[in-house]
Amino acid sequence: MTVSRVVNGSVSVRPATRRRVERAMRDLAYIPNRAARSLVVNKLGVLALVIPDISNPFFPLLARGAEAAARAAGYTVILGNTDEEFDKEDAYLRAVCALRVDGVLLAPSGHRSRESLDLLARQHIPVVLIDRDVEGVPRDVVRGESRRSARLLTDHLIQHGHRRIGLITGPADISTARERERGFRDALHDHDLEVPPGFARRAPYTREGGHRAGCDLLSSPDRPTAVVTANNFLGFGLIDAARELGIGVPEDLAIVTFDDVEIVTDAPFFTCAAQPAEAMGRTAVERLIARLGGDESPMRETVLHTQVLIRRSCGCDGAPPLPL
Amino acid sequence: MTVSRVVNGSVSVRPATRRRVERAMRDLAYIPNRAARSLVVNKLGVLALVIPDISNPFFPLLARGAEAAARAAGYTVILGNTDEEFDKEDAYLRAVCALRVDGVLLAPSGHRSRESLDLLARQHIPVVLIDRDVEGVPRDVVRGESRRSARLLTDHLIQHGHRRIGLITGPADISTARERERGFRDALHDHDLEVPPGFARRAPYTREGGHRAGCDLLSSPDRPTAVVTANNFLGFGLIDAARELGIGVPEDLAIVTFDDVEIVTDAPFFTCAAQPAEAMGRTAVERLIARLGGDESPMRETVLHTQVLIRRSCGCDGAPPLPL
DNA sequence: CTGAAAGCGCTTACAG
DNA sequence: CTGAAAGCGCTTACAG
Repeated sequence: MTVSRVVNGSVSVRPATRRRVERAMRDLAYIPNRAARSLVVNKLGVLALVIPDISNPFFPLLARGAEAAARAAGYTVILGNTDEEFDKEDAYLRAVCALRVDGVLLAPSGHRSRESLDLLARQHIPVVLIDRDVEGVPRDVVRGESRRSARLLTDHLIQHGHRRIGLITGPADISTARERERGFRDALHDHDLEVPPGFARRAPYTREGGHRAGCDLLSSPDRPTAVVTANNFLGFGLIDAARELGIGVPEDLAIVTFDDVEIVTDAPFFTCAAQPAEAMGRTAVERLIARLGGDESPMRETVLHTQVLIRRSCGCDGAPPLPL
Repeated sequence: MTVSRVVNGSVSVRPATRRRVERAMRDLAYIPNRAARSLVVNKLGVLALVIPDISNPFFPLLARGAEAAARAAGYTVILGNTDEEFDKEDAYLRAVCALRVDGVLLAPSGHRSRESLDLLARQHIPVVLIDRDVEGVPRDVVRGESRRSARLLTDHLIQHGHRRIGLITGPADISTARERERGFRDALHDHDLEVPPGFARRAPYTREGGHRAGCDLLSSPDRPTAVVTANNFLGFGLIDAARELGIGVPEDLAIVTFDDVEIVTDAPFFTCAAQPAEAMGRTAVERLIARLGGDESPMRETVLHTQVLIRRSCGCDGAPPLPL
């Protein structure tokens, strides 16, 4: 029909005809079928965003940024939650492949996510990694500054006079967990400090994970006087452990952590590295859309500046000394 | 092709042929195009979930429940965030209509959402309302117990001895805001208490909204000794206001609120009505899927039990008296 | 058991 | 400026 022409505003259509068509469309409440359209133009106008934990406020914030940018460019965002499980990641990715989405933003759940990248590559669907990197092939990735921030946070504890500093980081197959551990070790190394045996621990990025690791870390008589945790849930889990063991924070134990997600708290407590979640989402969408537009420049790693926020969990009180 | 037959497992295919087809599919990493399929079977396998505020942890929790139930039934969930703006709701809904999703779960942004329901009805897309109701036409809706919970929370403050009790609820065109106000008034009425002028206030469901309304409420010399807030952000905003004015919580001001979202806090503080967010998402998806399966029973309102959690913001200390 | 035809709702050249 | 034809990737009867 010539309907298509008026819908897409292409070529010229006689005003009278256009009016007739528009009237009919209105009367029928006609909305063109995008799936059918996609079959011929090979574009759906949909981007998929795959995140590992929707109950971690960091990711919804990221999603909000992504969605705003996508909407501005005329795309709709499909959100998928993997619960840090590769099988769910895989299932979701297969579904969006079947839908022929235009591109995907992926925060990989772990080392098996390399398979996800292969899957997407075989379907020729562009992907940009977000928050977490997958080593191996070069990829477009938009992430926060993990290593440097971890070093700054650890350094801040050292400035406070701490010498026995512990670490709770995430699973080894998640890049942020590795990078944050590196930053931690960088800082100790700068000051010729050692990591006593058992002081660097790994746990799932959950409150329960932080609680378990925290109990292990704190129940030794030679326990650390300060701990760096690699994400917000780990930090809260550590506090839970400290409370159970009657260890006061920050008096008896200083804590610094990652991600500022205390939107729903009466008084934010954590000294932390606040990654710009919304900007990460926005930036990643922009990268993806550039690829969709035919950008063939080399794969690009975009590292967003991460601010260190000094609050109370490190032992600072009110005005920060900010030796950073 | 006979490929379709092996993909869909229909009719019998000679094992040898089946094997050949499967082999070819594997070699080509073939994934059938669902959009094309949907054109003929009139099913996409996608459900849309439209929420008003992704940065409010209540909704991601709800989304997680919805997604789990949808996945179990073989559906993929598309998530859309409206920021409480009808225009974004409308844009998103039009996009999912164009995609021909099978059904939608909608937490309406306000009174204009009636137009959304009309839109969906004209496209013959089943919808179930979630968390918030839209009065007028009967609808499938899955929501929490607002009125009764608000009454219980208010009653609890009265048990504490409070007589001058204020309210900060949400916008009048959101059903939860109205219902919570009703519950609040129910409780006062039960005890022959009055609502002094200016004691019942409305504000957007944001921390800033709670802050503003809180300042208004607390700056009078005759200020309330206790306040009920209708959502978590309002509660935190009120605390912000109290802190600025040097009013101690709960010593000088008791607060009770809605939604238990303090996953990321060192020590949950709010006495609150904890709506079962995940169960709401799950239940709503089940309702929607029943409709998709041809369920033509009368429209149904499902009200999920909401638990009142006694904590510290009301003035209780440790073990709750629980006169509820 | 398996192939050829028709059609789902669109768009893209191609004629008129 | 506008209609008729062909085709996007699938599935559904219909023949063989």
